Amino acid sequence: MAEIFMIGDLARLTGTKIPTIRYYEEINVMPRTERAANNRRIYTKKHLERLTFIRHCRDLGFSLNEVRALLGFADHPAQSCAKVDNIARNHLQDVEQKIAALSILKSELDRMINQCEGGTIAKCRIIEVLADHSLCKDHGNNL
Amino acid sequence: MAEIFMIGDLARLTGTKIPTIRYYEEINVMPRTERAANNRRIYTKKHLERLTFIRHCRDLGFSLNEVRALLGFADHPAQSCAKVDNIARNHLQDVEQKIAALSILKSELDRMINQCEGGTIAKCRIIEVLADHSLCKDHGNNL
DNA sequence: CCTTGCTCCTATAGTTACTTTAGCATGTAT
DNA sequence: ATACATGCTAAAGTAACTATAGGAGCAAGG
Repeated sequence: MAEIFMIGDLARLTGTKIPTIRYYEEINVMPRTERAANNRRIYTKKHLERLTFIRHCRDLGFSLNEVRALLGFADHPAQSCAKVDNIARNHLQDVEQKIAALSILKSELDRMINQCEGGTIAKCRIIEVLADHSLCKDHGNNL
Repeated sequence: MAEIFMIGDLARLTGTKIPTIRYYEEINVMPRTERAANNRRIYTKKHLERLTFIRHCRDLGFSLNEVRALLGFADHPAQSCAKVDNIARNHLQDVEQKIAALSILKSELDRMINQCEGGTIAKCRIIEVLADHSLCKDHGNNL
């Protein structure tokens, strides 16, 4: 087999733009590869898998630094799982907060659209909702 | 009353860094304010509300351009609803998409975390899950 | 044989939404 | 009087790309 891929193949197969792949190489998230006689990058299935991993992490909202950490864990499987778990848990909390806030916003938007029938937006609740800091994290505000 | 705030007060009350507030002024998302004799910015409750609004929008994942649009609603409350109904609907769609994406993300994170039960990374399913491209969007991969 | 078109290359600049740093002025407390 | 906190401006740095400029290699069509 020893299937090989050009950069365009990887781009297509992972839904990544070509300059992004080159960028990942530059910042050492993807390794430097062998080059063909014409100087083009040559990739293997290993590279395809690594890029898939990276993109999946990015889609899930992990930062490239977190991805670097996760890639490091993957390379040293004897380590404790706790760190990986921690990254994931922190991230989950963040996501849950955002879902909760967006759900409230959605119902307000729904209501606003239904209420706004020929009037002015002076009575629209959206501005109020978005300005309502009871939905926000507490910043120690004790006015 | 006529409560006034210095930039540091606004920062504390909204959880925004001071340079960020000045940045918002520079890009005209926050207005230029009056200055005290010593050249310091003077804010009122109006400004506090506007900044709270902006930060809430940002927390919810709206871009600054979208925030500008939403502020447009707030700044012209006498406008006809018909003129902005479309924008509102787009925002709703946007919010619905974000909720959907985040919900998928949440269930994946849940699953990842539940499959990790201490021990070493060798058995940690988080890494496996992240590498599993069957969970990814299809990019037309027909290998 | 030459041109068109596709994919690739490097290098550089632009984007968004901030954050950090440098250097200095002013206001408050001891 | 002297720390120390708070504010000012201007400029550079950060993350994670995205876009643009300019050029090379190679296959197929006229």
